[in-house]
Amino acid sequence: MNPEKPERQLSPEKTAAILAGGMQEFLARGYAATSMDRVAIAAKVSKATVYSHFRDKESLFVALIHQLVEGKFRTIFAEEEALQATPQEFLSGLANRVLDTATNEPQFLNFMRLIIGESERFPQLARAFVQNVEQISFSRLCQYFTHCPQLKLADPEATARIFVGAIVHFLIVQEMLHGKDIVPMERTRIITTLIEYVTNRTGDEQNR
Amino acid sequence: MNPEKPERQLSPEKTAAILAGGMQEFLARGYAATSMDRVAIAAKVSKATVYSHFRDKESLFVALIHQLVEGKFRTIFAEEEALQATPQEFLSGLANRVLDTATNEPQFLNFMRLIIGESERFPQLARAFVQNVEQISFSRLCQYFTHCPQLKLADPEATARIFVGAIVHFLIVQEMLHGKDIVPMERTRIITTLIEYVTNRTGDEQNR
DNA sequence: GTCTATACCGCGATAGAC
DNA sequence: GTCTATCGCGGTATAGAC
Repeated sequence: MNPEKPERQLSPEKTAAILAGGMQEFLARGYAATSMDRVAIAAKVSKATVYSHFRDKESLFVALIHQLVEGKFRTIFAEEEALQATPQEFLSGLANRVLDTATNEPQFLNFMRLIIGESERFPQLARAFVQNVEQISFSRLCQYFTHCPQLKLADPEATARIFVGAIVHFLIVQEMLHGKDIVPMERTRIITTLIEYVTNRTGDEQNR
Repeated sequence: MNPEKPERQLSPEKTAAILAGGMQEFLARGYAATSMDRVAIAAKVSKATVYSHFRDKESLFVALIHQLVEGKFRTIFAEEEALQATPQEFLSGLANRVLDTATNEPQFLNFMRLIIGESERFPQLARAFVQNVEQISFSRLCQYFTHCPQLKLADPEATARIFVGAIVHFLIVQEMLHGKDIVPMERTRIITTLIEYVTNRTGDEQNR
């Protein structure tokens, strides 16, 4: 449970290799089903080397998830957007990019599966995810809602949550839970409907 | 992987006890970390009895999740609502009941953690969840949107998804991922804002 | 049908050579 | 520092008594 580092003076490239091997294995198999033997093989080092760089399996896992949460997947929901665009363009661009990235980055869905699946046994990792992914999405979108002159929202913060929540839940049901064939739905309909509610216009009005 | 039943002629009460013990263990520890020894102890039978009722660990797990998906948690998002109410009352009642049930039923969050966490390794269980929980929520809410005379929604199906998605995502972030203290938010704000978008009114207009 | 006892394997973690 | 070899435990699954 301790994310402290009792190591160093050890070759950093081995550390990186172990983290990379751990990422491959943990994301593919989950925490409990991953063995340190396979991590060592994937990292192309011996098991003893793994244990000289990380105190135990839990410590490696925590270090790895922190690295992913604070680096690789930190801004997946919050890259910079072209601000000189209509709200319709800005919001649909944002939603589409989020859905594309999450779908195309093959490890991202497994990453979310792991965070959610282990959120009871590793609550500190879940909280790190909330801070680095969810909170950043909320606040960036909320900033846009607050400062965009065309929009006068009664509760920009709640609206940002609804927007992100609808997109993320769509991603969870369609892709993560393999619901595409059971409850099919064009992403465009979700996005368009969301934008209509936020801009308080109907699709017809937009086309006039 | 085969959900067929190679058993029966076995005491049904032992089967029920094993399923109950399995539920306790799998929901608390996840699939891989659960041992058949502990399942047997929790069910108060011997390990051999477990294996005479279920072919192997995977088969027990699949049977258990199917039981939960089709029974216990099937209607958590879709109990009957008082139809003789204003849309505001109906929708806020629905959202509050969903959030209350999911929060108070202590096993429900772990159930969702398990479904999502194992959705890559057990895709058929994820699909059963989509069919029995998500789809039912969508279609009930969509029916209401379509038939409620006060509401004229451009896309009731997409609106139902947004409504459910915003509520479920709120539940995931605040409760499942322990985000309550990091990104605090009153549920009322989410619900009120959602209702305003759906009924196309501001909070002020409602109070006039 | 259900039990006790056990086979057999892979796990996390470490000792000791180099 | 990194390796090979190994320990001891706990895992899934089964054989055989009753």
